[in-house]
Amino acid sequence: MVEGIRVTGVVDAVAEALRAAAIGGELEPDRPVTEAWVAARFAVARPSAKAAIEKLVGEGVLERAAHRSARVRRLDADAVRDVYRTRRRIESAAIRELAATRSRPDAAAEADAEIATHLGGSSVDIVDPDLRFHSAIVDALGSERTSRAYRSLIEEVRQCMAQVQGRGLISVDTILAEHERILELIAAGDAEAAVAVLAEHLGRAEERLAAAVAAP
Amino acid sequence: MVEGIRVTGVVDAVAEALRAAAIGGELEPDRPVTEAWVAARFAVARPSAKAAIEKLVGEGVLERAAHRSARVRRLDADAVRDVYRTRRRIESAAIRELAATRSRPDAAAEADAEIATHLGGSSVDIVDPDLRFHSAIVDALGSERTSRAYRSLIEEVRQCMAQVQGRGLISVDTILAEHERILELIAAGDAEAAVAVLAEHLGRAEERLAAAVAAP
DNA sequence: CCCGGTATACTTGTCTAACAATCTGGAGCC
DNA sequence: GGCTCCAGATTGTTAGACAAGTATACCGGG
Repeated sequence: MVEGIRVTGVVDAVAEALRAAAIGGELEPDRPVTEAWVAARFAVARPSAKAAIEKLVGEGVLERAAHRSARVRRLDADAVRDVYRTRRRIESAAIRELAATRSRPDAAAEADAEIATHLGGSSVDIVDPDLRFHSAIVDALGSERTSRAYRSLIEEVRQCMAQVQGRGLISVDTILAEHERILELIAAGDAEAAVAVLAEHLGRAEERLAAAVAAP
Repeated sequence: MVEGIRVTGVVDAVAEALRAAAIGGELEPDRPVTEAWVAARFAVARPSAKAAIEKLVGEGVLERAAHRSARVRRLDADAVRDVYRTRRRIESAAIRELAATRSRPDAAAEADAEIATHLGGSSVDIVDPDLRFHSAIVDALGSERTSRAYRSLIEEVRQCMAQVQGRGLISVDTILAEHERILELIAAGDAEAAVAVLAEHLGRAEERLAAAVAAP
């Protein structure tokens, strides 16, 4: 292999690079990603390329049928809705538990602070801190399995964002205001109100993203 | 390969057989599962055995460090608690949504009917229908991602059951009564009461299993 | 002109063989 | 007794090969 540092192994490195390429939008959803192409692209043997591809298929980043080339999975409107409904389920549960102990997740507040620095800028720049805010709420539970389940959803959202390339985003002001309201309600111990704000927050994002994905 | 029918491919078949062996308790958690052993056991080449092992590592059934043999993952009390807390989060969300539309999941009722046929028998026999009851509630949402997240938890529970070999189970009567109460409350639209029963139901199972896992 | 069947090229699935890298465990030495 | 080092075992990676399956292009018939 010629590029990338070898941290754990060739397969993992290639898988990581491929994932970044898929999420970054460098791999269009419809072009086939053959084992030979991956092997040549990263200068590894075909079995290694195969293993990396299969790892990403297992994670849901790529998809492939038997004897067919892998592709970056294209997310349709139904998939977006499913992702967001599942997000809402997990985040609502997290908010309820956090509100019960009135524990304000610090990492979420920090992500909000970063969003605030982009108040005048483009919505694209806050995709990352926004996802970090939501992840921070879930991670505050300290549950390995809950966090893992949520992380895979976030990865899908990120991939989806790359697919629509910034179309259908919400204004930075609205996002920030709702985030802070959620944190306030958690600190106040008002779980139901916080969940209601979250439902609206995610619901609007869901609608926008679903529409953007459905558009040409 | 010499045994097993070839449905999709050698790797998947081996992975499936290995998973069954792990869940069924035929593979003790501490004995190393080497690639060579798997290859010999199922009469496949070592790369195929390797791929099957890595697939299960990705699913969390096996674990392995770099250059070390894989092992069946041993679940400790903390893992059991994490699994059950995550279960409660997902199931609670499912129950709330089902209660909102007062839709009684038929598949769950069917699983309960099967539990009822074992009223006098051993608690071990109802592990499967019990897990099916809970899965049916989640599956009733019709959400691919929520179901997938929940299924991986159920697999861990199943593996854990094999590990403790029937110790620490709850009486069949209690389980059945609570299941039916949950279904009633869902049908009545009383989400909070249903969630409360579920929390107690899962909480008790969590305590029992955690204790059984911690015991020698 | 369109339709269907065949042939070909491409891709994946699997295996054999080999070597490098790394870890484990014990023998030997201080 | 503790430490070092070596040999065996295991995994990591590669190369090459062949089989099997799929898609596509092509060609003949209707």
